[in-house]
Amino acid sequence: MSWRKERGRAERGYHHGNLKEALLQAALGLIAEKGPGGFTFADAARMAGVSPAAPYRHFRDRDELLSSIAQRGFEQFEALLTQAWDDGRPDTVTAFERVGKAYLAFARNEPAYYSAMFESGLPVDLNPTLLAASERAFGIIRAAAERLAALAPPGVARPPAMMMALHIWSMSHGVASLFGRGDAARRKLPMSPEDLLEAQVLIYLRGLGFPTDRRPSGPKDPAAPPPVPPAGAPPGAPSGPWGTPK
Amino acid sequence: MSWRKERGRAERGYHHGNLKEALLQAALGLIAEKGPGGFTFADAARMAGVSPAAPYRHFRDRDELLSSIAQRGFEQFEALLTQAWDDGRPDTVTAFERVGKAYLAFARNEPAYYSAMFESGLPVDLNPTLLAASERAFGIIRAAAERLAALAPPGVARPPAMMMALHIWSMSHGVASLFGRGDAARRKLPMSPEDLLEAQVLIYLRGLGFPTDRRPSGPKDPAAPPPVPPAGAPPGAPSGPWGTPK
DNA sequence: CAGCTCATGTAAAAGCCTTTCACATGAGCT
DNA sequence: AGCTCATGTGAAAGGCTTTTACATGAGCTG
Repeated sequence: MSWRKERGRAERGYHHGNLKEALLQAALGLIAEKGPGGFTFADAARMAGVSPAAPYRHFRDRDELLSSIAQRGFEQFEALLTQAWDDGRPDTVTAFERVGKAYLAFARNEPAYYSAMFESGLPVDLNPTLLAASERAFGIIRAAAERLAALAPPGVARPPAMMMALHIWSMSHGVASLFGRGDAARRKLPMSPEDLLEAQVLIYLRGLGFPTDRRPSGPKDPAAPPPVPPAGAPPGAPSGPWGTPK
Repeated sequence: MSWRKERGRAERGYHHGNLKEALLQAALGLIAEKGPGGFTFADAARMAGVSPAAPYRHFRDRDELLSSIAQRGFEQFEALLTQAWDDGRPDTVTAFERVGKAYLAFARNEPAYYSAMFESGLPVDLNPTLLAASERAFGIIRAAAERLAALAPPGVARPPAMMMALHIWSMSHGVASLFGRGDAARRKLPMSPEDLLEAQVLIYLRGLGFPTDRRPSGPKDPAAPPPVPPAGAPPGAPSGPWGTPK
């Protein structure tokens, strides 16, 4: 019984009572501090106060535990994005940018989930449940892109909504992966990841013909957005979210 | 000696002759097929035909071998990007897009290097040599962005070159990470990663005021690029690299 | 060419992890 | 009270990592 930690008062008997959940939590903690590769099944068991063989009653193997975590991650991710999108309120562009920020916030606040989802090397495509969860999350981004596309200034060349969604996903994921976490593993940045992503998305949207002068917070998109100013001569001289152009 | 594979003719004696290199190659192969987490020090030794302890004469530990691979990866990456950039010939935008393609090509053709560099969880920031190599590679992108920035239509709000470089890096990395490899671990895409990235970069550049109608391959940027057409009404009606807008 | 020395390998062992299997417990039902 | 099945335990097999003492032989020295 050497593996059994001295547990406070709540002495539990032979049965743990909620081992599966305890293992998930333990794993989450371990992944957060040592990465998806660093976490060990045995460690999680130890942390939950059970023998190294106990986890096998709840997960086929180490990978299945990892998958479960990724699964949960995608679910929470979807919930977060849904909330951020808020069905496009108060206006599509604002909501859209909020989604980008939510993406980064998730990567930063839930590094364990994030790495299980995107950096654990799990074969997402081979796990139907996981794949479905992943696609539901992406679905939010896609829905947002759909709305954005419908709103895009007519007459301007633009990609299908699906492609826009993939673009946004790539940008968010790229920023999050490269600079998004406090890890020592990540690179230093002369600005916040949020600012980096926001500027990027704004430029991208402008490339699609959207007006991107800092909107004065008043709702203004519902029906027809104001005509697009020529890209070469924006109304307010040099300005934008990135300070003065050097 | 059970670990010693039946070696063809070239019977080698007690000393291997080039173990360090052999280990790097072996590891590269293993990483390519099983990911950076799947590779084991012992496997590499076995593959090189030496005892499990032999590698320790050349690498402090497993991580150092991984770092060496990442290091080499960054060097090859830098070389590839340099070549793709070709000092901005024949024109800045064309060369710029070539760099993006080279990024994807590297991720696809050298998945082992790529994952060692970006997905192995190595603390890049804590390894000066590695960090330097990484920054030299990024330096190419930054130099390209620098040139692009100098070329951007004046009068339009635009970010500092450094930020543009980070944007480009993020886009490339995002696309490469999410869709760039044939792995079962990656997602399916309704188009090629190259097309996805190219469209994305073009939209981004248009957002910066660059003309992005498919240039007819003739060099045309050296001094002053043609005036930017209004974003809302491009010269050639709806068109672009992404097919017909639905 | 004998002799030395040091880089490079080997063997063996400790310690940790994963996974399996037979067996123990006890929660819930009859 | 007695059964049964889910949930844990122990023990053991098989790998991997890393360390340590020892073996080899390549290359230099005289």
